[in-house]
Amino acid sequence: MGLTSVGKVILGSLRTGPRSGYEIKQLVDGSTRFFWAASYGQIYPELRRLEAEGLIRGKSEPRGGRKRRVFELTDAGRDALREWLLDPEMTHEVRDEGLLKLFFARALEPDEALELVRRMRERHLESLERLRQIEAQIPAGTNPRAFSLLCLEYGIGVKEWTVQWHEDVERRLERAGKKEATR
Amino acid sequence: MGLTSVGKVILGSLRTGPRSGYEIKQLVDGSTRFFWAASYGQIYPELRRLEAEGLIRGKSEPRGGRKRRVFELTDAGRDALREWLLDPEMTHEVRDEGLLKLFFARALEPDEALELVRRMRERHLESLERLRQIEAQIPAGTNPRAFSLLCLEYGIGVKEWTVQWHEDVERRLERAGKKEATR
DNA sequence: TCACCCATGTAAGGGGTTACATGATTGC
DNA sequence: GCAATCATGTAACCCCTTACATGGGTGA
Repeated sequence: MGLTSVGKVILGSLRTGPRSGYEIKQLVDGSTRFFWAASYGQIYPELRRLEAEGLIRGKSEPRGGRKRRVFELTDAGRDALREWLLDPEMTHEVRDEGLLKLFFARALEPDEALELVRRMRERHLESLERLRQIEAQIPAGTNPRAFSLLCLEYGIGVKEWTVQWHEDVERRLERAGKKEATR
Repeated sequence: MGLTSVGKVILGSLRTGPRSGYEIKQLVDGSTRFFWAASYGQIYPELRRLEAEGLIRGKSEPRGGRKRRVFELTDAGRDALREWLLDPEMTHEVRDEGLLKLFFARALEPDEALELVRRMRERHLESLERLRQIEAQIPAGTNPRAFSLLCLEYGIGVKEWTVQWHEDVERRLERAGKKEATR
């Protein structure tokens, strides 16, 4: 009875209280999205499956006249969440098109390759800034040792390292290009 | 006429000369796999599609009595490769189950969370070691400024940073655990 | 009144892995 | 003779995004 990819983030999101599919989506978009995304097309069908399996329980809870269905963990759901968290298996997949382009960059002119690295750095910088924005919006009084903050700290750290690496590569490529030009 | 995900790595792999599907798979597994994987189930059908589109050309080239079909870039294929490389668009997706578990680690006991971080560090260390092995097997005389080496250097650098970060978190969690115990 | 947000869903289609199937060759 | 490697492919199945569809509520 292994959890699906979305199942994991749904059970985790419900750990701290009942939520609607819409709220789960928002929560994910504001936090785990950088390393674990989820779309409505996954969330709503999965909520039904999880309810059918008895891991969550849904109830109608309209908000201001608006229809709304929230879900909460059952005991079985809490067990399944724990079981997953304790399972030593963990996938780690990356799809980085910038790096793939860099890998084949010999097919480019030196200045085009440099431009590619600049664009890569820009993208990383943008996502670093998004992370810093999230960091800036942490409400005062949040436990500074919270694991969610740890994940954010990690994301910011890797991105900072990455941006610096790209700056370094840019400088190297610029130097190499100048040497070429004055030869 | 956008390239598919596998199409990109196939065209890139054929840039330096004709190769069979089998060889492309091996090449990918020994290099871009860490940020851009490809399976036989993608490669062989895509080779046919790319040939039908006129981007590559296949010819029979048996090796030692063994049937074998190699493919090479056509002029159109070379153009398509360049066009893709110059296109500023680049996807970047990550799926990191370790981080997701860490995000929800409040559902664990402190020692269980620490154990999780240790396992995460181990996984990163393993992949760092695979990268270093690849680095050690670079034939002498390889251009030290090759872009493929740059990608490898990047991978090693990020992984080193990541392993250190995990060690740091382990120390912090250990200290927090001891404080708890002596209270 | 109009735009925006809350809220829930489905369908189509592409992306990707895994397992299976087949068979020849090479080296021990 | 046997295992490993070379070599090519298909089918089933899951994963995931995107676009579409629907409708009510809220605030300017």
